[in-house]
Amino acid sequence: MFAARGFVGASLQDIAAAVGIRKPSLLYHFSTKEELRRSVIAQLLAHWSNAVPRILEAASSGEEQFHAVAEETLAFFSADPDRARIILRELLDRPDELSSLIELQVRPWATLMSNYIRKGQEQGRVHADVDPEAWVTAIINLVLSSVAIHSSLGRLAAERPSKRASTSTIPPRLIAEIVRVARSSLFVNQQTPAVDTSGRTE
Amino acid sequence: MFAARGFVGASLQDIAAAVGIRKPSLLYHFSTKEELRRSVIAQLLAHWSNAVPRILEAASSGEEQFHAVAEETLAFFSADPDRARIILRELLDRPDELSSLIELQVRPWATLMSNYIRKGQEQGRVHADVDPEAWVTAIINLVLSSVAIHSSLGRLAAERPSKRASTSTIPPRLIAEIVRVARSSLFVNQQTPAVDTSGRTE
DNA sequence: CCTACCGATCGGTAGG
DNA sequence: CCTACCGATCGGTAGG
Repeated sequence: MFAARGFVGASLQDIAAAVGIRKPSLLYHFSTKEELRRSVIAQLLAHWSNAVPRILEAASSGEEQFHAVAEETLAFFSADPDRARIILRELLDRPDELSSLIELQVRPWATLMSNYIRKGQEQGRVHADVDPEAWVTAIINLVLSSVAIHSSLGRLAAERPSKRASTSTIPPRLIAEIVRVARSSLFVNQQTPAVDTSGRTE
Repeated sequence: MFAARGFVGASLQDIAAAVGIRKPSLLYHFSTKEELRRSVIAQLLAHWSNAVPRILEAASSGEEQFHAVAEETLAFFSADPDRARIILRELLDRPDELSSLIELQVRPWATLMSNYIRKGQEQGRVHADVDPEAWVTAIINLVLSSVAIHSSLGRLAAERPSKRASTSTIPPRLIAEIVRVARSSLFVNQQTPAVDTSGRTE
């Protein structure tokens, strides 16, 4: 409900009703609305930023790493677009507080990825004019917003113009292009287009 | 105030105070809060989507067009990041209503751009595997979110870690990388790196 | 453009 | 986990 209506827009009344209890009962589990918020986003950021370093370790080659992180991250957010929406809303609502969380939870693996990119540049596999930190930031932005608002903006790339905005999953066509943009803006020579493009219509 | 706190988060009381009048006086100009919202976003979308076709006409060559649209769009949103924030919030808050507005205001020039891209593909200047509509959607997502949340996420690419999140303008380093990602994911051969990169630090 | 005021809903508490 | 209730604030109106 935070994802759909925002923090102030989602009342404790509504949230409690959705869980099947009354408002005071909800406030027994989370003594304040603010605490409920913290619980939600802490869980979210933790899940996300614990997954990334694990993937980075698992994969070996540069291209393989890119691939694994791209797949895993997009899978994580595609599985539930509300995850991206909540993060995006928090980023908009409380930039200062989120800055701290980003430093703690995101910065470490963002730096890790940046270093891999620099190594790739030395080896000539990655475009020399890539700005590693800025690239990582841009791609996070791209993935987050694409998943979060695909039901409205994403319909620009929809085959059949359905009247209702599908709130469900992001179309494979958009995912494929996001991965392509990320890869082609990074690597000098595109090797195997190993990412799943089965959903592509064109 | 809609940009900073969201529609429900920004009270008519606060808005009126910011303008220097009382709440009922504000409701004289906009008979309802909903009408104030419509007025704000209609003005915003109109400005943006009137500018794009004009630029597309003005520039002639493909590379020149890309360049002009990129510069103009980034300039428009960089001049006031709140513009991007409001649009992003509306996209999150009311996807269905925004879908209609997008069809009317954005679809026309998005199609225009997509056709230019297809022409570029026939001429071999644009990567063959670009999905035109999906690419336009992705880049809009990239620009909107990058400008909107640069004060929090964007600090991943900040040189000196200032404690406060600067709410002002987006750092040139991020802008340069956004333009580079957009261009290198589109064109086969990067010609003149004509976009301003004077602010780049590395 | 103002003062005064409305019912509704908000987050949260008392007390069981 | 509930009923009952609190003060504060919300969008909006009456009337000038």
